[in-house]
Order: sequence, then structure tokens, then C-alpha cells
Amino acid sequence: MLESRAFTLKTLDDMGRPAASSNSARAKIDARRKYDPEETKRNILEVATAEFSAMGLAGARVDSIAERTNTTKRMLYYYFGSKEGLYEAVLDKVYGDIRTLEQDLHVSELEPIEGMRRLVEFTFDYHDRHRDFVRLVTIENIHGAKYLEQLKTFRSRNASVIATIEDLLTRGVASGQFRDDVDPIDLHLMISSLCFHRVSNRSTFGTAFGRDPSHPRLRAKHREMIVDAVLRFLKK
Amino acid sequence: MLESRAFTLKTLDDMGRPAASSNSARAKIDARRKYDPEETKRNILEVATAEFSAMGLAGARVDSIAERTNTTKRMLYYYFGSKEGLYEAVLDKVYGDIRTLEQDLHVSELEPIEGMRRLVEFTFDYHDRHRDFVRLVTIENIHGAKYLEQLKTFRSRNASVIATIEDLLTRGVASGQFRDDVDPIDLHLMISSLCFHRVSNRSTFGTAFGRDPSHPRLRAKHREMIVDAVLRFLKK
Amino acid sequence: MLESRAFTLKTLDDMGRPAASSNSARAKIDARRKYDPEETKRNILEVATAEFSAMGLAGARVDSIAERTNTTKRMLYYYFGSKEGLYEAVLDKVYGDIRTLEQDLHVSELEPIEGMRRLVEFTFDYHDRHRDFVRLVTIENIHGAKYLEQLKTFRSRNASVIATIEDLLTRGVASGQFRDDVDPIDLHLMISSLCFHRVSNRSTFGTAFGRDPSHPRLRAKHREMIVDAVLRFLKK
Amino acid sequence: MLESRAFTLKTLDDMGRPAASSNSARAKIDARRKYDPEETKRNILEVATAEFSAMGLAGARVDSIAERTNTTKRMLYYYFGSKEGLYEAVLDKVYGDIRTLEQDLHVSELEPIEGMRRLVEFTFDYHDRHRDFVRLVTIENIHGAKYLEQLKTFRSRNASVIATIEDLLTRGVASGQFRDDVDPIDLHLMISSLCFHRVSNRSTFGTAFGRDPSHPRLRAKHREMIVDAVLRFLKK
DNA sequence: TATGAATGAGTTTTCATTCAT
DNA sequence: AATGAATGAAAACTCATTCAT
Repeated sequence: MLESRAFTLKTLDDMGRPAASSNSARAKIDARRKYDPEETKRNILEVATAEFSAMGLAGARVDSIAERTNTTKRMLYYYFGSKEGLYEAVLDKVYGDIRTLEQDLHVSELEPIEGMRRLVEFTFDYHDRHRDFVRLVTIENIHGAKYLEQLKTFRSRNASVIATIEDLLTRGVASGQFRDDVDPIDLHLMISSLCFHRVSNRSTFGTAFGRDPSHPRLRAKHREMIVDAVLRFLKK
Repeated sequence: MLESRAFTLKTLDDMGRPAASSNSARAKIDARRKYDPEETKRNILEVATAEFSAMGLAGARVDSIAERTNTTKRMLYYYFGSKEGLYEAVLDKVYGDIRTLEQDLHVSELEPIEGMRRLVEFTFDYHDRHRDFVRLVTIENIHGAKYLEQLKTFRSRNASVIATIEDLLTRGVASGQFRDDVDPIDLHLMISSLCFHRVSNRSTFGTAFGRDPSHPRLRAKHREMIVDAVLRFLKK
Repeated sequence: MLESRAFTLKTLDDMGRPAASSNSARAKIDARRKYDPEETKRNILEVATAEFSAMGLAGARVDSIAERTNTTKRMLYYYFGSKEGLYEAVLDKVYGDIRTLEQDLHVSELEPIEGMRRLVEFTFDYHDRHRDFVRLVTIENIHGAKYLEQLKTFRSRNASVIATIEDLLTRGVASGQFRDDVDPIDLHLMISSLCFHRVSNRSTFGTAFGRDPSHPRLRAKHREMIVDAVLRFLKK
Repeated sequence: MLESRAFTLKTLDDMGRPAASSNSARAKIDARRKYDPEETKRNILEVATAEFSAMGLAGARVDSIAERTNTTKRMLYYYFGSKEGLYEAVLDKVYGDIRTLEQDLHVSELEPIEGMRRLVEFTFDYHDRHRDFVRLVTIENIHGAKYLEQLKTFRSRNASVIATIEDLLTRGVASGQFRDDVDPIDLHLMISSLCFHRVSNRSTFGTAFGRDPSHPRLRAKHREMIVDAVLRFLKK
């Protein structure tokens, strides 16, 4: 699942408008059945994710999305109602993806330190690989999260990450490995900060210091560094 | 200079379009000298900072900026050439402010741990107070920093922060207080991450977890937490 | 026939788009016999009458009609060919209803004054109760009656009203009760004006003078007033 | 004033989209000064009145209005904000015109019967000549007067007609010429009905009875008939 | 230096109608 | 006889920028 998403990421030119993806392979598949609403919606969402992620909400062009789709602009309105409706659908999908994966981590089966390491590594890897997710979250923050707030299912989906962290903290404190004054939400924020920022701000950082912080060569180093920082912060 | 900026910050509604500031008082002042190019430019920049910060580059409206200005749209083009030219001028000003301040920190006079604490606290405080700076950097990252790259003076101005950190690290390693395997640029990224993200992503974070991470009540706690995390990471 | 129309009237919100009627009950009834072309056509016409009456020809939406129907948009085209075809069918039905009723008045059996009173009262009541008829006639006038002209059966159906009036006038003149210089078509126009306008223009009239001229409380008063005005006009 | 409006009326093809008026004369006048906002607004309003009156709100085309204007579509939005805003401005103007004229009638100087005759004749003539006013009122009724309600100045402007009628009635009752049980608003409605309907419904009436009720040949006859009907209704 | 009016090219959205099943 | 998906053409509206004064 994660892999297929990663594939999507590769097809978009990260700066500027995303390149037209090679639809030849899919076109053949589509030829088999022309009326496939699920596939139509999926295809629109995929293209829209790339466009919104690359251009922002205001900067994205409905025409541009439609062009790179297997269908017409009209269908975009047919299924998503408006540019903003489509943007919300993209947000919903993209947040759904990470939360689904988070729930599949099963760190409760690991001992505290190992579990925490695993959680941080997962968070690091996810952000490192899903630049479009990072961009969309960034964009949503420009809008004061007002579209996210509209997604009814959203809020409830976030409880599990915090529950996971809380479980790790509790067990770590019980075993004497972790300090006992750390709030799980604060810790989640800290982990997010370290994993998110190096991706979200890599452009300005690169320009300022001549070094792209999300460059593959730095990847392993940063991953270790962040795990290290979190564990040092937690240890007694 | 910083003070006048801080004042600006208070007058803008942080979410959504900034409120129309009461121009009546200022209008009177302007009446004294009718043509004051510097004041006109300053006024345009101030309003533009608020608009770009609130709406993004694509989302900002030239009309909206001009309306809240003491002058007309034509002047905006007269002085800044285009919407993008104005945006660049805003970026330039906002980045200039923080670097100027960083150079005035004089942490070289403090012993390493204290100096590092002071640097982190300064970074924390600056981001905490200058939300429009944070927003503009975020916006610039959406555009792959392409406008920042155009600012000739920009790159050279960043060397000093790294020099400051390097000095602290070297002295800390020499005194046996700090570990010796930390890269100054990586450390700067870590500090930035922790200070920037809680401000830049407070909206989505707030929506997801029902807690605004940049709320004043959490301020002191986070400040300590971040200093603590950085120092624990550095200590031998 | 009239009853089924009256029912229709009650189910539509007279101002603005008609409320979505509760189709659940009807759906069950329909379930008994799956394909009933006559019922399908009747149902489409009923919904279309409400929509065209509420929104006008240009303002009506085919999608909106189809939605509130028991069937789909395709059927609407299957039976009526086009939006305009459907509009014509609605017109035809609605004009047919009033002419049919007018023929059942049998005022020829009454003495002239009583017969005239009865005719005016009937006209008054019909317009008062059939707001959608009034609206559709209004709408048709916006279009210069071009759709009405297409209805072949229409023109012939109108002769009888005039014949009825002519009979009353002739008898009234003969008995010395009515003046002898009144043209039956002019009189019909006068009666129509008085009965139609208070319904057709109630919105602007209400806004201008703060009084809805078709309000139930004014109903009886206006009815008498109009009968009175017509009879005074006719009397020698 | 009335004459200049009457001229406007002649330039529009009453059925279907109004013909492009001959702008050659006016174009020359405009050549003198190109920047004339009042003239631009006036010109847009004039063309829009014809279009809305001929096609209705939903049926009118912004492009079509702009085309027949001396300026571009953009200016239409510049001055009136939206299609609906333009429609409201047209309504405002058109209602303003008749109310202004009504106030200039000075029937208070005439004895009651003569004054009432003059008022009815004015109302008759105005509707007879201003078909676009009649159409616009009709159209506004299709929309439940919701745009008229938005015009703040509107309601207050209507008091004077009622005051005029009330004055005539009071004086007529005092002199023993009029009955004493007639409400001025009801009477206004009656007069309006008789004068409005023969214009507003002339198309359907013409189709039904083969006679255009607003045909010039019938004009004088109807005028007298209506005055007669009103006076007979009022006389003791 | 300053201004309000004007604009063209582009952008989102709508809608009656038809297609494939 | 019936259906949900699909569509092209057209409609409303927006916006950065320039012109005439």
C-alpha cells in the first residue's frame, strides 16, 4: 500500500506544476470498461492531489487538473461539486492514508524503547516519502485548517496515535526507562516537528544553507539523529 | 525596527484576511506631508506583509492590498513593479529582520550550555511572536523558495547563525560538555524544526488534537521542553 | 381531475424552489407495479409544473425536476423530448384544466346578474386557488406566448368563455339590466385583470405596501369588491 | 423625461432578444470624453434594462448585455458587482422613474372626480408606454420580489401614491361624490390591475382571443373603459 | 507623484442533453 | 422501459495590470 503511494510521488515534478503522468498503461486498462465511476473518481483524486500539493488551493487550476485526467472537467464537478470540494476530498484521502498506516504499526507488542524507536522511524519514513502529504498539510495550515475542520470523520481518526504514544510512555515509565513528566500530545508534536520540518522547509533551508535537508544522503543520518534526540529526551 | 513589526503583528487577524486597520489616525498624520515616498512604500509593505502572510502568494489580492493602503493600486506597481515584486520585497524585509536580530545575540560571550540555551530561547521566542514570518516562510516553501533565491543579499546573511552555533559547539566539545559528532547545520535544523512547526502547523494540529500548540498557556512549557531536548541531545 | 391538481398545489412551497416532497410513501406504492408509463408521465408533469411555476422556463433546472421525480432524467427526455417540450406539456395541462371547468359552469341557467356574479366569483376563486396556473401564464407572457401558440388545441378551447359572457350580456341587455355598449372580450379582460393581478403581483405589491393582496383575510373582501365593480360597470 | 424613456422603449424588439440599438450617434458623443463613469453606468443600465426586460433574470445573458454596451463585460462587474446586482440596479431605476412621475401629478389641486380620472389616466398611460417596466415587475414577481426587498430605499418611496389616493377619497367622501367604504390600498390595487394586466398579459390574451389588448386601436377605448369602471365603483 | 476608470485573458461553474448498460 | 455516468458548449465571474487625466 505504502509502495503504491510512493510510486505516485515519483510521477510528480516536485517544483512547479506536476508533469503529465504516463497514462498509456492505464488507458489500456480503462478500455476494458468505460463506465467505472470508482476508477474515475480515483483518477481525478490522484491528479488533484498532485496539483493541489504542487500549487496550493488558490494556485491550483481546475482546467489543469482536468487536462491530466482520463475524463473531463465536468466530471470533476459531477463528483466533487467544486474546486474546494475536490480539495477537501484530497485532504481526506491523504490524512486517511497516514492514519490507516499508523494503526497498523502494532508497537504495543514491542518493549517501550524499541516501540518508540519504531514509531519515530515510521513517522520519519512516512514524511520523507510522502512529500505531497507534507505539502498539503502545509497548505491547509495557510488556510487555518478550515477545510480540515469540515471533514467530520477527521477528528475521531487522530485519537489512535495519541493512544499509541500514551501506551508506550506508560509502559516505559513503569519499567523505569522513561521519565514520568512527558505529555503524549506534546511528545507527538515534538516527533512531528522533527520529521515534518526537514521536508516541508527543505527549499528555504536549502537556499539558506546550500544543503537540501531531505537529500537522500542525509536521510539515514537524520533518521538516527531524530530517534536519538527523542529517546534522549525521554530517558530518565 | 522590530517594534514596529511587532505592532503590525498585533493589528492583523491571524487567521483569514487581516481586518481593515483604522486608517483614520494615520490619514491625518499623512496629511501633514502630502508626498512621502518612503512612508508610502513602508505603508504598502506593511499591508502587503499582512495580506501575503494571511492568503499566500496566489491567494493574495492586489486589490485587497491596495484598498487597505493609504495610497492606490497604481503606486503599488510604481514602486514594486508587480505582485511578485511586492511579494519579494516583503520576503526580503521579513528575513532581514530575524537575521539582524540573530547577529545581536552575542552568545559568544556566554559559556556553551548557557549560550545554547539562550540561542534556543531566542529562536523559540522569535517564531512564537512572529507568526507572519513563519507563514511567509511556509508560503515560500510551497513555491520551492524560488523567490527567496532571487534575493541576492539573502544567502550571505545566513552564514552567521551557523558560525554562532559552530562556535558554541566547538567550545562545548572542548570543555567536555557536548558530544563531538554534531553538525552545526543539522543542529540548526533541529532547533528550527522544534520552534517553527508548533507555530506553522498549529491549525491542523489544533484541529486534530483539540489543542492549539501555540496557545500562550503552553508557551512556557514548550519553551523549556525544547531547550531541554536540545541540551539532552548535545550533552555527552 | 381538479382535485388532483389542488393536491399538487398544497405540496409546493409557493415562493422559491418547491420543497422536496416525501417520496418514500409514493415509492412503496410504485413498487407494486414497476413499469407504469402513464403514472411516470403524470409524476414528471406534476413535479415539472411545480418547478416551472416556481422558477420560470429559463430558471427551471432539468436536474432539479428529475431529482424530485420517481424516475430519472432520461425518462423525462424519453417522454417529453426536451426541456421545452416538457414546459409545453405543463402549459397544455394547466390551461386545459381551467377551460374544462369554465365549461361546466352552466351560468346560462341563471338570470344575467346572478350568472355574471357566479362567473366572476368562479374566476376569482380559480385564480386565488391556483397560484401555479397564474405563475405559468405570467411566465408564458414573458416569452411572448410563443409556446402557447404551438399548442394546436389551445385556441379553439377559448371560444366558450367568450360565448358564455356574450350570452349573459345579451340577456342582460334584453332585460334592461345591463348597458348595451360592452364588448364581451373587453369584459373578459377586465374580469381577468381584477382576478389575476392580485395573485400574480402579490409579491411586489406586498413589498411596496406592506400588505399581501392575496392574503386569506383580504380574500372575501376583494371577492365582493370585484363582483361589485364588474356589476356596477355593467349596470345601466 | 417621460419622452426620453419612451424613446428607449422603441429601440427594443419586444419579443425575444432586443435588437442592437444604433450606437453610431452616441459613439460620436462618447468620443469627446472617454472616461465618463456616469455615462458608462447609464449606458450599461440602459442596455441591461432591455435585456432583463426581454429575457428575464435567468434568461438574460451578461455577455449579451456587454456586447451591446459601449464598454466591456468587466465594467459591468466593476460597477454592479454581479448579474444580480445589475438586475437590482435596473429594478431600482425603473421603479424610481414611475414614483418620481407620480409625485409630479399634483392631483390635489383638482376636484375629486377630475383628480381620480387624471390619476387613472396617468397610470394607464404609464403602463401602456412602459412595457419594459411592466415586464420587469412581472419578472420580479416570479422571484417573489426578493430583489426588490433588498432595495432599502424602495419601501419608503411608495407611500406617496397611497397618500394621493387617500386625499382624493377623503375629499370625494366629504363632498358626497364618493362612497365611504373604499380602502385606498385596495383601490390602488384595482387601478393597477386594470392598467397592468392588459399590458403584461397581452401575449397570452392575444393568442387566446386573437386580439392584442394593448393594440393602439384599443388603447383609447380601454382607457375610457377603465376610468369609467373606477369612477362607477367609487360613486355613491 | 498620484488617481480612478478601464481591460483582456483566464478561471470557475453550470446546464441541457446523450451514451453505454 | 429504465438508469447512472458522461459530456461539450456556454455562462458567470475574477484578477493582475495599464490607461487617461
